[in-house]
Amino acid sequence: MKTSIIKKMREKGLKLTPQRLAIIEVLVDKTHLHPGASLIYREAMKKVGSLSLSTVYSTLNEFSRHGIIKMLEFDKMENRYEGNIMEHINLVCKGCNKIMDYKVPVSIDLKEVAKKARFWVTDTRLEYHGYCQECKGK
Amino acid sequence: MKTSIIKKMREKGLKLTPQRLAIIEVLVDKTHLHPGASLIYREAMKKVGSLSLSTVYSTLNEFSRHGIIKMLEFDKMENRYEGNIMEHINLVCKGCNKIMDYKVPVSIDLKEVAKKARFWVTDTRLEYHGYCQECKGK
DNA sequence: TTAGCTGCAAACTATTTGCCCTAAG
DNA sequence: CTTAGGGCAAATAGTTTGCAGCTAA
Repeated sequence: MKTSIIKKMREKGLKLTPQRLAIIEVLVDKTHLHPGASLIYREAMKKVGSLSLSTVYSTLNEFSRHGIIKMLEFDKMENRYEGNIMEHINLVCKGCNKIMDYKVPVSIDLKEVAKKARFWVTDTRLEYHGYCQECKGK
Repeated sequence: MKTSIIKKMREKGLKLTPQRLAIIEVLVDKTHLHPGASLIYREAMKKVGSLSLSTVYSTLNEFSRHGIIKMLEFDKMENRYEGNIMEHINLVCKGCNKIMDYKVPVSIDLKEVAKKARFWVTDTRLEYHGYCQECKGK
């Protein structure tokens, strides 16, 4: 995943700075956690030494704008990021804020949406909110 | 839609204050716009005279927590609300922030999710982001 | 009567922005 | 050498919260 991200960065003409490489490494290593900016900042800082939170934000923003990574936006909690840009549903636990991937068993034809609703889809946001096994009991 | 909301409020033991009734009326009237708190505040204020923004927020929060209405959460723009709680996809235009409903042609069995992923879904958040017809050209 | 609601103001916090400096290509 | 990117500090803005009255039921 890391190499494919770097390849995309080169393709798009984005600079490969030590800070960016550290951010990507953390995102890839912890992608199962769907880390937020603060976690990425803390972990990447350990690797690179010199890093600011605003750099983390601007980097993740830019990469997400380029479709290299995916930003999961939330209102009540910090945004989360993932390297897996394949279409899937994110299961968001209301109890512990854990996020898990769920492989989509069905898929909607986006051409249908363009035709029926006259709407051109650029990205999808599919989430199920609820409770994971650990939090269900409480 | 308005009467069914009021019915649900009674069922849940929620008080029907003039402020709440005005908020509901606006939400129902403008539900196609998927209004935000500020629009609801402005419009409801015209109806009821005495109203504060924090009342709007607490009311919409509580109703959404009870599953009476649905809150669409965003990071970059204000949250939006809708009275239509049937499962559907919201088409969110990145150009003008317009939100449209799209009837879901397929549906995922939530029991499958519970079994396969051990995750108990309480609510769904299905959005396609992109550009509406007006914004597509720009 | 009283639990729940309203309203004001202050607080919160994740994110963004402006500006100047640094370094990647 | 040129311009994108990094870092700091300050600003932003939607939302929440604490608390002192109200009022719907």
